[in-house]
Amino acid sequence: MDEQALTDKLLNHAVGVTPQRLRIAAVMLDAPRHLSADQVLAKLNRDGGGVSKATVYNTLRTFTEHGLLREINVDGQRSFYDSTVAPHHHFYNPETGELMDIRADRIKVSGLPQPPDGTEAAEVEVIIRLRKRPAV
Amino acid sequence: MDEQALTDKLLNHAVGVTPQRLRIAAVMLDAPRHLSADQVLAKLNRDGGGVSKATVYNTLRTFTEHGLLREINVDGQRSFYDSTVAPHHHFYNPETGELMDIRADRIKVSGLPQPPDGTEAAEVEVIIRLRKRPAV
DNA sequence: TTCGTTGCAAAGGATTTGCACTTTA
DNA sequence: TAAAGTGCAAATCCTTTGCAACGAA
Repeated sequence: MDEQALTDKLLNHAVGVTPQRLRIAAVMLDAPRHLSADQVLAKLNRDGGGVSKATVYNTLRTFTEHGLLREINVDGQRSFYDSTVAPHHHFYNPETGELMDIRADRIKVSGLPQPPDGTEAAEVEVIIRLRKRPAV
Repeated sequence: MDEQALTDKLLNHAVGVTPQRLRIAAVMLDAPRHLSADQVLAKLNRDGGGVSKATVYNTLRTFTEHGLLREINVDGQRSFYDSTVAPHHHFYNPETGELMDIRADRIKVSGLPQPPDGTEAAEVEVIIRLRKRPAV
């Protein structure tokens, strides 16, 4: 995705465009990604710095609030940000910390009970925790 | 559950029995509960103190490691501990922070893709996020 | 006495916030 | 130039750890 496309994407989501946001967008929004704030910061620093930690955190939050990213919590330690915002599910490997997408149409969840009074289901999230397969 | 039953439960899980652990067990293990460490601490303090913050955290972790509790992460802020350790799923209300159990046999998840090489599915976790139902 | 537990306070990591400065519109 | 965004450091929140005192076997 070139700079113009990223710029358009930000503008379409009512997010102001700045050089820092474009750099973060280039890391997060040009392909399916699952990164923590720290990983984004590390990647930017590796490629020449220029974005502060606070700005990375604030920008990821801003992107999330505007529907450009999705926040995922799997381990209570840190949040991951997922560039795929359409509904889908995840494999999670606790040993490597890796998250993998599972397309929503692969998995069928049936038998959902009635949500409690006054509420409705907003989102169904399926996380499949992996473990090493024992040698056969 | 009386003190003797709680004592037995701890011993059955190879957890040493102390007055503090019994108090925490009385809060967490006598019925289905979903509480954060902070909520447990608050409840104990309200009922007369006597357990320190570190001990609450350490004890909840110990209980979890010994299979008396299950840790759940829904919001990246804090961990909840669930006294129901058998597999099951959850409704989560982000507005109230409330978690509700859904019995495992109510929900069927089908179409699970093949786990990545060298791994197998250890656990399938379904979280249904709720939102206020708009007035009709 | 010995080992496991406790409690306090300090340390730790992730994230946010205060505030002056800079950039964008 | 007003409004939005940035960066640094300090602050905050949740959780863990170090270590001396304690308690049960």
